[in-house]
Amino acid sequence: MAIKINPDKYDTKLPDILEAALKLFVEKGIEATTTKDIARAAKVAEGSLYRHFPSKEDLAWHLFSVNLDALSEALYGRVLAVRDTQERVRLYVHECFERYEADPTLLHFLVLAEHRELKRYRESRNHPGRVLEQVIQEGQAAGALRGGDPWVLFGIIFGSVHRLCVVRSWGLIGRPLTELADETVAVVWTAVRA
Amino acid sequence: MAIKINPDKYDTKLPDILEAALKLFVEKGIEATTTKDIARAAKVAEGSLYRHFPSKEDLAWHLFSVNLDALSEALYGRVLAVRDTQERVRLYVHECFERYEADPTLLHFLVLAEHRELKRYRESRNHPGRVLEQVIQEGQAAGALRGGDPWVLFGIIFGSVHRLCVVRSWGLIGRPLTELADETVAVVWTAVRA
Amino acid sequence: MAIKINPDKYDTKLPDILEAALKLFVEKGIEATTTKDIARAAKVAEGSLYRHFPSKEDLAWHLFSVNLDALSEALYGRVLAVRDTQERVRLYVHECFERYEADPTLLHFLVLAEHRELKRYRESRNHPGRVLEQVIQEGQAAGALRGGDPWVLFGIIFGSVHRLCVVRSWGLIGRPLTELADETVAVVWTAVRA
Amino acid sequence: MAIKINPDKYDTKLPDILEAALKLFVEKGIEATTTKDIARAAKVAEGSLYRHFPSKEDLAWHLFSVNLDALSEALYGRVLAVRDTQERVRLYVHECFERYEADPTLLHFLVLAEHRELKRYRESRNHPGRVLEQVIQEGQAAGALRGGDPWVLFGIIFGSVHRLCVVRSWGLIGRPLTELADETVAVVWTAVRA
DNA sequence: TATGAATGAGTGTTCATTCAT
DNA sequence: TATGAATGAACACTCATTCAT
Repeated sequence: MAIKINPDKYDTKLPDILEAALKLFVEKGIEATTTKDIARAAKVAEGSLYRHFPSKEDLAWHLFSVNLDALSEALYGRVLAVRDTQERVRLYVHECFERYEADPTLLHFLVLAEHRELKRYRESRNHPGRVLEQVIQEGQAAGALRGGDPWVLFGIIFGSVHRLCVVRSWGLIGRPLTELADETVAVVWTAVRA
Repeated sequence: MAIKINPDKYDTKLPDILEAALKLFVEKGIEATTTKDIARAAKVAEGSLYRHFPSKEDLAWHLFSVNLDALSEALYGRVLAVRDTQERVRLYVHECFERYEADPTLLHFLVLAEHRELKRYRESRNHPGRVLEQVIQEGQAAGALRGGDPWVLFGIIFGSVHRLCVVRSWGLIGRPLTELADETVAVVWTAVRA
Repeated sequence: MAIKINPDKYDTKLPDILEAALKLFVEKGIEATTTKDIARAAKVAEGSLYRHFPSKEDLAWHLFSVNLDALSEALYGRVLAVRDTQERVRLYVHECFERYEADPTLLHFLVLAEHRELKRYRESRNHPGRVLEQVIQEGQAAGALRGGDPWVLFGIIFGSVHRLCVVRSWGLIGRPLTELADETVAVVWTAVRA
Repeated sequence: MAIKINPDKYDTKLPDILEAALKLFVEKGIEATTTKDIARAAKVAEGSLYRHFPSKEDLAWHLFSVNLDALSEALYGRVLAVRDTQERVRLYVHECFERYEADPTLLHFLVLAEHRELKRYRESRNHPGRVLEQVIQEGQAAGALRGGDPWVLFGIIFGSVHRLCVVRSWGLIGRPLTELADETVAVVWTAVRA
């Protein structure tokens, strides 16, 4: 086993950078956040950012895509693991709200901002919305969800979850969304069930 | 009748500027749109923008606040003119969708614009969401809407409308939202009625 | 004799423009004064300035050269009209101070600012300083003034007059310079006489 | 001894910037000198100016205030160190002329700069004129200087020194002012002594 | 790997000047 | 002659990016 001298020497400052950038992007927006801001907040030199990302835009894209991928994966894994549509809807709402409360800043960044980044993402990846699209499609096919335009059902479910996150971010809802999850599921389910 | 020579001489180019700016703000975002972009698209000189607005930010703010005020006013006028809660919800959804289809670019700008720049609006003005807050409050008081946290109802109604606009903007819904309005109302109403 | 209809029709607004420009040039400097400023102060349209002067710089040059010419002429006429050197010095100082008090703004503009304009002027015209140069040259030749470098005498006389105008402009001298003229002459004369 | 590789790497370019700016400010005036001009003359990028000063105006103010402070300090130190009024006047003139010849461009900037931009200096700092005001006040009190309005004496002494600097700047005096200092003192002293 | 001074293209904004009326 | 909306070159300043150390 190799002896580690000065083990922190090459510990990357990447986590600091990501954290600082995320916070600033949420607070001020991506465009309005300067590389100087990020470097100062992460306590690294401005040039050091470029050890990790070729550009500021890539940093933002990394934050967005990696974390949205993770959210999508989690939703895929948990929601589609069960077959019952009502349970799927329940899990979807709960998973979203739990993740929101676990890291509001991150979810704010991912979900609230209809970032220009999203456009690029939507075309290439699995999106949390995709999970829901599949739930709706299969639920309608199975007769568990009401018929009609699936986008209407999508709008209700995704829209409710999204809007509650937004309103919570605005500080208008004082409780954790997790406490509203069951109620939200109940109401939404009333609307969309067959 | 007097002959008008070059009658447009002093017709202001304001409409051209507003239209060009709106389109670019939606396409690229406010920050990423340069005054040069706007001037070129509006076929005016860059300096001419400043005859109408003291800064680019003021132009964006004008576009946002004037039009959102108008939307809020319309919703106030139409929705609160009736007393029946179900009819209020119906009118709310219809009004939103009609306005969306009448000028999708404008509504895209207004509705997607959880722009940081325009955060201040929420704090200072009547927002389309306010109308709905009142409908919900009065509807719950009258026993027409289900009880529970009013924000859940808000999330369902506003979220559905908002999300359908977003999905339509993304080109995923091929039909006018007006054709989906009745169905949307039906589903939403199922969820929120007492 | 021609009948004059609407005699004010073509009354030029030149005096208003000159007065406004002079005031603003003194207050804010030539560069910092905009044509809009001048137009507003003179109550004419911005474009109207160009009926009278081909450029802002020409307006400044006009104000400078015409008035400095007039001052130089006056000094030439009054000062060199007498032969006695002491009387010449007395008249020089009195004339300068009288003119200063008659129109401090104008003199401030002409005399205080070592305008870039002055450089151009100095090379081409009679300058108030020239009068004094002649007085000194002739005074030394006549034995009325002390010998030595004539620029030292010039510095004393011109410098004293100039500096008293400056200090007066700064508001540090509360009395009209005309009241200080005799005393100034007496002191200066003590220094420069043979 | 360590070998220095590229020892100038982080030598700041501040002196180049200051020198270039000073020269251009004297030649063209502050307003007429562009940041591009300064950068080109100092052989730095335009942006580099802003590493040292937050604005062009601050650069000008720095150049003015730091150097005028230094001049004022020097005059305070040297002139007021002695008690004899005649000697004080002698030292004042000599110090000014020596400094002028040591760096004519700098003194030109300081001395001619009745810049509007720099008006605030007069109100807030020790000015070379202040030293002289004190010399005059104490000299009159001690009976070493003639009575009468002290501003007249100030005008003579300060005005002479100032004007000789100006005339020298204009290239009309071919010799160093230091060679004229004793003569200037002699003449001025004749005027102001009791 | 980390630094931060240096860069320079690009930004929002100003303003002297023009010209159709 | 007078107007003032329109122009666009030029300005001060910013900031993502580079690179010698």
